[in-house]
Amino acid sequence: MPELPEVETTVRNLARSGLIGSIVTEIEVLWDGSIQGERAEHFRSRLLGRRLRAISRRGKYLWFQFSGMQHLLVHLRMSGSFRVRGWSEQSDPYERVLLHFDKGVLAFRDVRKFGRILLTTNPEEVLRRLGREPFDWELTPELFHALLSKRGKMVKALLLDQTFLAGLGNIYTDETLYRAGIHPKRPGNSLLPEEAYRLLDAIRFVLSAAIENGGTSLGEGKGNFRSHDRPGGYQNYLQVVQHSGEPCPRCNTLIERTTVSQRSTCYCPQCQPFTHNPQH
DNA sequence: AGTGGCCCCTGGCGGC
DNA sequence: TGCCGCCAGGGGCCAC
Repeated sequence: MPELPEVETTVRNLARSGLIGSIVTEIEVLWDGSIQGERAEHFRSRLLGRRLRAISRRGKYLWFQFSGMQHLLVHLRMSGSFRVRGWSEQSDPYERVLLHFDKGVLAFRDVRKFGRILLTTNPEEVLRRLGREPFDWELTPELFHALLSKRGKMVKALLLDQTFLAGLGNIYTDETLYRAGIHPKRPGNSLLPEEAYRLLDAIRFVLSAAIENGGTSLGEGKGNFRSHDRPGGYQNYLQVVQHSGEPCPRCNTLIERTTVSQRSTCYCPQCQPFTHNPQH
């Protein structure tokens, strides 16, 4: 499931694809539902002939900047991915939107059709709703603790809330809370400063490691994450996700599975006690 | 402010 | 072999 590391991996691969600087020569919308806020034909006419200037990321959004003040925001949601291929190369049945460039085709594929593409002249309208980037240098440990201490929500729900912090999804919240030794149901405002500091460290550590490994690709299914057809490698480093019922790598207690915010949640009841955890 | 429910959508999987 | 029903999951929206 694309979270920050998978989106970042996608951006890095796209940046190396050679498309930046070239012009959109044709657009095929194969599934209208992928286009947000306007009809496919209108989308097509606005983007046709534009030059791709830059590709970046904000939270879980991919951000394509085109000439003429056109910005394409793409949210991959559950199963979206990109692939760059030659015009004559085999298409696949899950391609939803195709942007043709002189150098090849940028294909948005999305098995579950949850992904969304928004063309806008004012990307901030969407992006300003997002919380801070986890690697934002202005997000100090002290600030992170202050933000947490204002909220009574369960800490996992906060980490999943994109307006609180941008980029974490179900996999990395669990891995992060495990690394920090914090129970997912602890209210945000119950975390002591040292715990908040530990949590921010864990977020950065886990996300960095995941990015270095090209993200996480679970299973072999058609909807699982691939950037440019390449699976990531971080699934080999998961500590609790996908390991419920197995012994904790640190203390051998069996990993438990519960539900937080309608999300399946894995944690170690020994390493992540519900009470304040000073020893970690 | 917080929680919970529903919806979108499809492949995968367990059960029979 | 094959059909059926259920599940996962990000985020938007709504009710309480």
